[in-house]
Amino acid sequence: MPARRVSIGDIASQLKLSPSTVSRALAHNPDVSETTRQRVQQLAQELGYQPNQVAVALRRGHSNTLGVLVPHLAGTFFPEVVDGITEAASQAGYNVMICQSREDAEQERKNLELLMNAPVAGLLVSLASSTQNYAPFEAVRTANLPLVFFDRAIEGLTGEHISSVVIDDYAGAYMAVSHLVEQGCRRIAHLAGPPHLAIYEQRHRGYEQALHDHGLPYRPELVCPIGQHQPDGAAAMRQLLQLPCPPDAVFSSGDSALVGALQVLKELGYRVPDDVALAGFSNAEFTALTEPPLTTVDQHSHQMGREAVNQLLRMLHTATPTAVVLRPQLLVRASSQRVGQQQSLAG
Amino acid sequence: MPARRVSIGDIASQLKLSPSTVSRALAHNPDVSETTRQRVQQLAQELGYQPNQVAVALRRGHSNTLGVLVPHLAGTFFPEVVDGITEAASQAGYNVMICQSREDAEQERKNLELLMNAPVAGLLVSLASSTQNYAPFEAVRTANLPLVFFDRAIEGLTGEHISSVVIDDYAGAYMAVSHLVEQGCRRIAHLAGPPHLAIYEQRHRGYEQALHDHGLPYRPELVCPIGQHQPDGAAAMRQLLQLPCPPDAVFSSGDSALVGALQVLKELGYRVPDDVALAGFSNAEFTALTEPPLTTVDQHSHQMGREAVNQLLRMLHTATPTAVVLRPQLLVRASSQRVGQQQSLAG
DNA sequence: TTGAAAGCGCTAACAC
DNA sequence: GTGTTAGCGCTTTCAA
Repeated sequence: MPARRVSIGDIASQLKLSPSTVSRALAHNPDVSETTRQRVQQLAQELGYQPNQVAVALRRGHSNTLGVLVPHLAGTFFPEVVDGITEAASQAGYNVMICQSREDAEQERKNLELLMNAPVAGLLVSLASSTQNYAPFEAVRTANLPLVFFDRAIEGLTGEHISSVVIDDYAGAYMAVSHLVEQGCRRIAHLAGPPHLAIYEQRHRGYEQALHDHGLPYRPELVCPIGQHQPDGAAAMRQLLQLPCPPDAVFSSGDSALVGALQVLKELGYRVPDDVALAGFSNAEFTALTEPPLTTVDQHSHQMGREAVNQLLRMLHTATPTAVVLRPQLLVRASSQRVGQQQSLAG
Repeated sequence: MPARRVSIGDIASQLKLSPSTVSRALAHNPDVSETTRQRVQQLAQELGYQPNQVAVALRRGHSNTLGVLVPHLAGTFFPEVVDGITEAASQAGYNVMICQSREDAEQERKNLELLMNAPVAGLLVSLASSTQNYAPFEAVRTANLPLVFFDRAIEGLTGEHISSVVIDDYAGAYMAVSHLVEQGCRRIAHLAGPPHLAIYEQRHRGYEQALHDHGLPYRPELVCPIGQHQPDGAAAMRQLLQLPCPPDAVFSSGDSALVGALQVLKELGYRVPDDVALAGFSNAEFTALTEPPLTTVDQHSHQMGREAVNQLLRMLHTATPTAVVLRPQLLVRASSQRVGQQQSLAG
């Protein structure tokens, strides 16, 4: 007994009206008489009528669903962005459909196809780290489906319906490294990320430029291109400490790797920040909870999600695309503060 | 020039076939001749035909989308469950639509309505903490829409199409508290959660029973019903320490609150675990990174998500509903280990 | 083996 | 102010 849903037709026949009139009445169309409108609304209420959104979407040719494609939902960054996205979307009357590419280009392609056929009113995408072929995104572009990249964007790809929201990774890195220099650090190592992702390249550039602007040499042996997980950072730290001239600070392009480095330092009896000062990137939740708490660059992840939705909505209302760059914020905590008193644990 | 999508009708007219034949050919219907099938498939490929899923859903009366409703996506637990859900769902050919209730019953009701009209093939829901009125879920039940509760379920609500996947919160709490007793703790406080959520009530019961089974008295002054955030835990800890007879251990129903407690203890110069031993619940990412690392109960969140999808798929294939209870796992770390050597930082 | 026709539920043009 | 008709894209009888 599968409790059939009540449709416009049901209301129409019960009221001896045509479906169109019922539809109009429910849509508050001024053509319909006040009395009919009331009768319809009343019965609809009683029967618990709910419009079939699939039929509406088919009719209209588009839905009120936004498609979101993220590399993963581990860690804190993407969940926070997604949180911002769903918040802003539902405030604007949209719902959200989420897919994960699992950092896999092929999975990303499939999901893209899936979302385009869902169909969605627009797409919010952050690239998988393995994506090298941008053809699937060309397809989105030629379909004129509004697309907003967030955090990880395709640099070259522009179009009438393509926006992006990123943070200024270069500036974030520059701020962090400059801060380390100001704390008296002179041999600053860098735990870099996969260089084909623009965000990591930018962070590396910011690191390089900050060194240069403060008159410090760029030493290739202090730059470790590694994965972004805790063990990667730990392994890199061990190697760095075996250099003839080990670093007196580490700037990591991610927080997880930095925690790995911190653990190695403590294990081996180094003092943080006095022997080695540390700064990371992302403001992961745990950075405020380590001992010492970690200096890091906050990416305004929640706001990034909200902003991405705003961009999408603007494009849906025919405004031109824009490239939004959010300014990151350096959170100075004890892991990099060599002078003055230690801060409290709270970040 | 909005690059129109190619439809079955387009292929049909180009091939001078009827839409029905094309449809059959694409569906690998054996009735259609091999040659026509090939011609159709070929052209479909060339034109980049993609079925309009909205039309398919309208026709079929259901979609291949699963609706997910979570209280929030902050912290690590729900993102991990959602990760498991999307993984299992996409393996089974389903996509996933996610809504957040923001712990608000009214928002939850709206989202439920939204998802039911999306429409979805089934629902995966974890209750908002403020939900007292279960009427919206009755509606889901009478609509015979398959529903799986995960983590936070409605105890009384059963039906032909309602399953649940929870962990044994009682057992988890029991294990944690028993462990604290074995470490020599005798005055074990409990940071409890909102009691109208079954999970917190169960954890409280496990705490109580473990005390009882080890011959320890239940002292109401040691039980603090609090919010689940860091400051809540900190405030509660301060109060507990002002008791004439302060606790020698704390079992918290959540990890965030426990971190708050830890910070207060360290600030005031108490040694953990020697003065006060600590154990929490959830295995949040940061519990392995605090100093000392926190003993906690792992909830198998990723697996819970996968299992919830399995339950849903089983119900879609007409199997009867089941109530799955996952067994949690106690992760003993330094915050509760009083004898023997300290464990390493890695959790 | 293929085609014609109907209909999923809704809405918009066009009558009356 | 209301009804009739048509069609969004697809699948599935039923008929040929």
